[in-house]
Amino acid sequence: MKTSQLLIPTLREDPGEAETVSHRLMLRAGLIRKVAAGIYTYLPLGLRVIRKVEQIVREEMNRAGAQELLMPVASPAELWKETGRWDYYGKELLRFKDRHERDFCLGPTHEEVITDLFRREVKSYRQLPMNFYQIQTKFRDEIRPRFGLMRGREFIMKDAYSFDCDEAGAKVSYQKMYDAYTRIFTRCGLTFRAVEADTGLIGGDVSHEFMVLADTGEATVVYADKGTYAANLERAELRPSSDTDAGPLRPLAPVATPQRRTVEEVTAFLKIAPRQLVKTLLYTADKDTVAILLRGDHDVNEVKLARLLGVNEVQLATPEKVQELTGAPLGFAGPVGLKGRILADHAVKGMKNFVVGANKADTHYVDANLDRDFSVERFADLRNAQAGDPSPRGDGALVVAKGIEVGQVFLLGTKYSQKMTATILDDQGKDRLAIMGCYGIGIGRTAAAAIEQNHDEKGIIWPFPIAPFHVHLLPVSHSEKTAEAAANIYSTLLAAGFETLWDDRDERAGVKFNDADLIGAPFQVVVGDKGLADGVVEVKHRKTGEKARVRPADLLAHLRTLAPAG
RNA sequence: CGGGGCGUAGCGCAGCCCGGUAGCGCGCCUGCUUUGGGAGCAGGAUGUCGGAGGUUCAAAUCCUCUCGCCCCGACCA
Repeated sequence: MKTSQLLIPTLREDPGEAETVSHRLMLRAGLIRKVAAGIYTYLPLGLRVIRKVEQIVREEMNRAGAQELLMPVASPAELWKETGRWDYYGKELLRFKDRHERDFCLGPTHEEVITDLFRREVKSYRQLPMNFYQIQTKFRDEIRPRFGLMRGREFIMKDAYSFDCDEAGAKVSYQKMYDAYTRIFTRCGLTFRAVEADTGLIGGDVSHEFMVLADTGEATVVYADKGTYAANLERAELRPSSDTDAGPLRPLAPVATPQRRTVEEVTAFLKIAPRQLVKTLLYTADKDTVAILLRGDHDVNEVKLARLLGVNEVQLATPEKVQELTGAPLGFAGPVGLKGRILADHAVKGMKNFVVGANKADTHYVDANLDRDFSVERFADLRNAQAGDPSPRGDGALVVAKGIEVGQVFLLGTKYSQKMTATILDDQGKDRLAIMGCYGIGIGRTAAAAIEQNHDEKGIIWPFPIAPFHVHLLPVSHSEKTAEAAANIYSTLLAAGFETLWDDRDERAGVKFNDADLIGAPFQVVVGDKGLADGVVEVKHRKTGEKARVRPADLLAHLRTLAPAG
């Protein structure tokens, strides 16, 4: 392609609206333009990247035995009411009425639509397993869209749905997708990890998220430094520790802590370490309030707490509620003399002579002790993992990292097939609920994640398989000789299968070099009178910055040594 | 939804506090010169100052309402 035939509106300056690297570079390199919050147009260059990612996904899904179809963007409320998600999904589901006043929504995901198709069309276990996928635009009316394609409201997603007649088959289907995802993100040139994950609104039993490791990621993951355990922070399990503080129990004593409310303030004032304090958090779950005890340097994990209590969500009690229950303002709650349920994190169990709030303004207790001064209903895993915590699988210590979630796989079980009565006949001629799995990949997010992981101060450094062009051809002199050489090289590259962007603009060399670095094709081929006088052109490897002078006749061979196979 | 901020030329911004009829850089157009890391000179075009209402002789500037966008939080793939 010639540059003059494509709209590639590169920006010299950073757009004010963009914060993250990928968002900034996608705008500057002319890949996308915003239409409304979280809604973008893919410009020619951006679309080429999207198509590359889609093609890799398509090939690997097909290889894994999935079949492609395409479902509608709009779906009728009836299907969503069958599963109850018309009510549960909340405002993220964009709803509207058609001219007959019938309720519709824009699909944020397609379990309902595919399950409806399946129950109508598939009758026998002999037809299973089946796995349907599509690559389609989704709409989720995000509370806060941000970071360009990273979290849009409208976004392109590959979603797949597997149907099996038994658990064992469903696990095989799940594993196939897990393996396909591993191949996909590897082919895209990404550094990623699959982590155990919570299932959230989609529901189900088992789930893994595929996380591209990047500091700008919105998700926090932990993984074992000497093994394979890896999990989303909200999911990461922690085993009870056998650590026990040494020494005799000292008598409980109140101490004045004027205006010291937070762990930092209290421990600094008493000149102790945060791990010698037990903090008391009051949570409301449905109508009940429970007190949660945690070691001072630990953070509560609300997902674990909600699961333990068997509720959908928990909320920190309001300051008024805290006052009512403890008789003290916020910051002085403690377990001694506190009425109601008291749950504690495992880490509290081995502690001795610790500091707690006294349920009295400006007062704490020192040398509080379990059982002697108060009792705990139950010890459980209630906190977030921290760097250095032992892995629950015993394979070393946990490392904490930031990640971008580019894909997630779920073993759904019968959640949807039950609600929508999607049954098949088994080999006994009996009706059985289909066992389902669902599998998503954010296409645009994957492209954005690739930029987060592959860039420098000059611009994008595309991994070869998803680059919009393989070679950026840059004629830098205005002579006939250079023009002719560039034209020859262009047709040679094309014939050899190198997708080439030919910068035929009447621009100065510096402008072309800078745009080429910004756009980030893996290779730049510079043609100019200077080199041609010596019978050579220059090849610059964008990633390493290495430049080589090669004869035009040797150009293809040279590029082939640098380009990855395939 | 809570907190903070911003809407002025295609992009990045100044002007606003202290009202007097809009400016800078880049980009864009024309010409000449230049031409291997974002050229120089000369000339030129471009604005409902987000929108509506109000105050005033006079509003980008002050007041009210409204819309959009960005950031932090809660929420979520």
